Amino acid sequence: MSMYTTGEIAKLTGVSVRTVQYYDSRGILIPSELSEGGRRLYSEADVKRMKIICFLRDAGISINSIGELLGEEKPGPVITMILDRQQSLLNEEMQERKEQLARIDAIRKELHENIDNFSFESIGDIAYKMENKKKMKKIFVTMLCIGIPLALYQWTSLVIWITTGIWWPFVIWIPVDIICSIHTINYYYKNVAYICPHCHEVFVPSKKQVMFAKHTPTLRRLTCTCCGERDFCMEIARSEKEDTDK
Amino acid sequence: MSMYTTGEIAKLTGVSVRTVQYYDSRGILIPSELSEGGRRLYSEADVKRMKIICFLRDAGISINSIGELLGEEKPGPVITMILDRQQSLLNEEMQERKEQLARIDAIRKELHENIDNFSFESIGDIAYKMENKKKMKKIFVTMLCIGIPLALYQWTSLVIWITTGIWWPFVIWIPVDIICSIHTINYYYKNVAYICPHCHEVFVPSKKQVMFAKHTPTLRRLTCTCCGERDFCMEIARSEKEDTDK
DNA sequence: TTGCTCCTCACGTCACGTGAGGTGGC
DNA sequence: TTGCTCCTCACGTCACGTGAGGTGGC
Repeated sequence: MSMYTTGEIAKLTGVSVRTVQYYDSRGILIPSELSEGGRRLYSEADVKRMKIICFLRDAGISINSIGELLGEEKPGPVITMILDRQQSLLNEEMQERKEQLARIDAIRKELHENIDNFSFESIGDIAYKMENKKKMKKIFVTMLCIGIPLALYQWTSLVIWITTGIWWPFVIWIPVDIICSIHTINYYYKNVAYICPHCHEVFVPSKKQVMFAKHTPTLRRLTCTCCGERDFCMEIARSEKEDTDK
Repeated sequence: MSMYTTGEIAKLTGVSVRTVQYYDSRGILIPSELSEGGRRLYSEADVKRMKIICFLRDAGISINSIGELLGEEKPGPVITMILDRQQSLLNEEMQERKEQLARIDAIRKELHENIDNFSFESIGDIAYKMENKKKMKKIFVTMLCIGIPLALYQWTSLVIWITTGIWWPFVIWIPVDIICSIHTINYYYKNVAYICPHCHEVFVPSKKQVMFAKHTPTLRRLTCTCCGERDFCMEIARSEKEDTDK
């Protein structure tokens, strides 16, 4: 029966000699024989086992898990659990890399836009903007989740009124709708603040001003409570700091 | 001037106290003051610096690189290099996770198909099949890279002949085409082997048999050189072992 | 005085890589 | 005898986490 040395099994399975020794020390691939001089000798079955180990390792499964797996005589349930865990781990890691790439793109964009006077503070600004974008997205998603069902009900009941003459679903909805709208506007107002382009301070204007000011999706024409200037101010998510400032 | 303790700057930037201490020991965020009792005291500027460090860290950039970056007075060229490196690293890691997920799916599929008698050997088989699939893909890609230009030239010259009457581009191409085809067939023959469904041995049939046998994209009707049975055999990529067996 | 926070070692993580210094086997 | 392979320590990697044992500051 032909036996393989450490170097031979390493070459056969595409790993380093050190890796073979390490798997012995970790107890997941113990050589089936030792020579008189104390050298590891691996059988054909050991080579197969090694290939299985390498495949699992190349799926990102840890040596500990591989050890558990190879220890079972009925691998079914354990392997299912390990695969589930590994899959969700890998998906999380993919998501993480995606976000990291987004950050890198953001820095690169900033670097490209003002190539001459790029400084570390710019990175701080990027971090702030990205964080803010995330929070604003959350606020808008919350508002849409409330607003869309409301609007749907309103239109449906209106269509029912027009087509069938049944008027009461629309009419009894009116006060409910008004109350919900007021709450939504309040929610929105309580979660935003503005940056004055003149004094760079973050401020919270009065609710009346916010509601009736001229605006674009991200800018609103307001009077700064800090310097008194009136201009288009960038809308940002309100942090705890501005809340307590009030 | 208000100063922050270790715990305060940690809370402000969402990291652990230990991390703040570690960044001091690594020299990327040294507190601007120390109290008489030896406690770290951080300024407002330190907080900003910490936020920048956290942003870069969350882009997956190493502490060493961040240190290099913050040490430069003109960050432009260094940051470009680091971002490039980090981006390609992240892309590689994404690719790696994708392949790992493919391996997990392959095991799961096998597990699902024969849920009762799943064993570790099955994993070895999967590894073998996946490796084989990769190699076969490579062989087919190589063949297409040669075949498509050849076919394109042939058709173009034929169309030229028919439409303009210029016959020589087509005719002088014939011997070249024949030589290339023979080489392609030889390449294909030299890179495949077959598994007999009866004795499970890998064998290399004669070239004549391969060329004229009935076949599907992955199966070919051949006589096993080992047990003599004639049946549809699975086509696989030939390894060095079968080469030397010859 | 009592909690709470902070301090500095120092070990552990994970899967090996990389020497050092010594030996087996052709 | 000479290369080559293999052996066992033992340290290093990376960004911290987790105690242990002691102290500052309200």
